[in-house]
Amino acid sequence: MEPSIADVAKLAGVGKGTVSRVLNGHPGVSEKTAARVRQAIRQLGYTPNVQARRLAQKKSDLICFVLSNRDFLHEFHSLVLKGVENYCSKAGRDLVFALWRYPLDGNPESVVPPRIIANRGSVDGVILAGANHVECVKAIAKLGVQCVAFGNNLIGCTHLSEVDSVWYDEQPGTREAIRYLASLGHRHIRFAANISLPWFARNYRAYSDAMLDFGLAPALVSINDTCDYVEIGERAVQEILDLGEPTTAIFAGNDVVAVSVIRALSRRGLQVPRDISVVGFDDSPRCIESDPQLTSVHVPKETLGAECARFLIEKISSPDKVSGARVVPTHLVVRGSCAPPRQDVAL
Amino acid sequence: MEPSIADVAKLAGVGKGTVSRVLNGHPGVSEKTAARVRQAIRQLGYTPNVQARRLAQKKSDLICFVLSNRDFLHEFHSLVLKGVENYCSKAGRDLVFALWRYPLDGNPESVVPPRIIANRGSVDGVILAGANHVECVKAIAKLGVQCVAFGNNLIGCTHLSEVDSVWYDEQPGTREAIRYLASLGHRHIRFAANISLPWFARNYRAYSDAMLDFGLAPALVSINDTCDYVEIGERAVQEILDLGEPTTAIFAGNDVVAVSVIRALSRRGLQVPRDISVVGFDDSPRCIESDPQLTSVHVPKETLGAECARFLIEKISSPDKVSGARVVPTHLVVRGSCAPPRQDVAL
DNA sequence: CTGTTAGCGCTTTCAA
DNA sequence: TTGAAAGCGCTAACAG
Repeated sequence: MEPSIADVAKLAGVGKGTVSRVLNGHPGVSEKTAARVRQAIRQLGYTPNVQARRLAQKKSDLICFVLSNRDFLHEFHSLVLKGVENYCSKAGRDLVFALWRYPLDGNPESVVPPRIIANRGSVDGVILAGANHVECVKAIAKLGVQCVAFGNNLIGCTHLSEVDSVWYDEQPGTREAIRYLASLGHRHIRFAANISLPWFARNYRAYSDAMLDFGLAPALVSINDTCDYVEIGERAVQEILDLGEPTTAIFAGNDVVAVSVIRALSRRGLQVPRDISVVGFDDSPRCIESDPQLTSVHVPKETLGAECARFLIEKISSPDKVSGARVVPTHLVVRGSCAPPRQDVAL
Repeated sequence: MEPSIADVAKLAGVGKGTVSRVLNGHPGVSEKTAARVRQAIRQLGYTPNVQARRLAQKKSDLICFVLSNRDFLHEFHSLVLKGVENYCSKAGRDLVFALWRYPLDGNPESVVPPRIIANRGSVDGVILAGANHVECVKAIAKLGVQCVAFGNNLIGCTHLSEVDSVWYDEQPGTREAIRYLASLGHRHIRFAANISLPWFARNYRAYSDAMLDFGLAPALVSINDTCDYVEIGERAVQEILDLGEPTTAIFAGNDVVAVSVIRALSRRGLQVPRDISVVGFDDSPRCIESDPQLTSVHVPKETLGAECARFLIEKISSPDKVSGARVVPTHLVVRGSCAPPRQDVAL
């Protein structure tokens, strides 16, 4: 039988309360008794029962990471999760992991939250990652569960602080990318993605703003009828070549699209960066696995996760005190996929 | 204030015990009272308090997925995790996620288990994924925590059932791969990996057995001084070309190595599968992103996860009744990276 | 500074 | 079939 706090108290010749106090580092215990208690704890190999403590304190010290509407944890969210785990474990919280799947276009009213969230007191708070509809986030919050969402993959969100959320800011990195391409001599930089997806739409806006600032004309190719990033890349290349308009650089919506673009180009005999430059977005691990290595806008994924955790823990300890959106910057990582435009080739 | 079971009991005009009985579907409650209780539950919007139940039942219904000694959740383990999550959520268990890092070569005695495991009663059982030393798995088990390990990444394991574990069997898929290459006309198939890593060593053994069965001579190139799969692929190609021995097909230890091999070959002007065939291992998502698409031995990652969860849950409900190793088969998935060997090129 | 005691909300005998 | 009551192991308020 596991020893309980009563056994420790008896052995140390003190009351349960005192044991509890030294266990939790509460003040007001003489060093002498504390030492005696610690000795007893060691002697019995005692470990507190987590469930009992949770019941008494009415809190679980558990944080739930929910991945919504994704088939599995891709690299991006794996790294976000890592950031969350890191922060939580330092903060003495454990992490529960759950998948959630619901129709993103359907009626948010009819969406049922995962059991872990619906169960009262099961977790202290929730981090909503993956793709979520903003109304569903609100629904969770209304359930009385503290919650923070990963902002950039939110659907139907009109402004940053519509729900408590953590975002990456695509602007600085995108701007750097355009500045870099422009400095290389590029004037025909085309954005390729599917801008019906909000995150790509925001990237496009950042791209477009930066282009205008540098006196360049934004140009877009958007493949709107698929969410398969590989396909987006392939078809974008197809369209760009069919277009016949000059394009010396392609700014892809993310790295998967970028890698797919590079492959599609190479299948058509176009070499990156000699014939055309490519920059990606996310700075995922595949950037260094691709050939040439991909220049990409770095998204601080672990930081994003850590910020979600920090924000949530703040909300848990002081609800109503903190709210809104938190934003972390992006920046460009230069590798080998860009070069000055070729003068002799009319693409 | 949240309604408690007492509120429900009072409203329904019954005892707490009765409410508990209907809540848990226990027999021996008349349909009439049960209906009354359910009505009261609905009326109050009552949800049971998980922590209280856990304390009373002395179980947590929580399963912990521990990822050991990995920098983050790569695709492979993401899919294993997905399998675990799926099975657990169907079994009514929640999943806690933890990272664990310890020196794999050091003294297992000095390794401290993650807090979540050390805390008594915090979770009902543990799935140890990632790379673990078999002694550390034993140490966890000795702690009195039910635990199942992912077998293939175990270090220092002398036989399958040394600890309770779930494995994929590299034999059938590997055999299929060799048979397939042989049927294409290949006789010089070389295995490339780092066989100082146990999983690659097992792959090599399966490869070697299959080669012998088909009357072919096993040939190996092993890069033993790095665990960086990309580097292994690159240097393996280098060595193979330096070797000057005939090689018409390369069987890579895993897909990352295979993709790296393909790239290294192409940088040297060798085209896959025209000049040389390549097969990978794992059948990861990148197989269809690579060009050509990679023929690979499929490892059923989600099944692996589900089996771990099933095994663990069995162990939890009947400890000492079940033990040993469980093995799931692999099979070959043919894509575009193999072709008959070129007769005219001496590689 | 420290012991005692009353919960936390649920499950589970034990009688009835 | 059901109610009452005794825990589960811990925290926290209250006396002393």
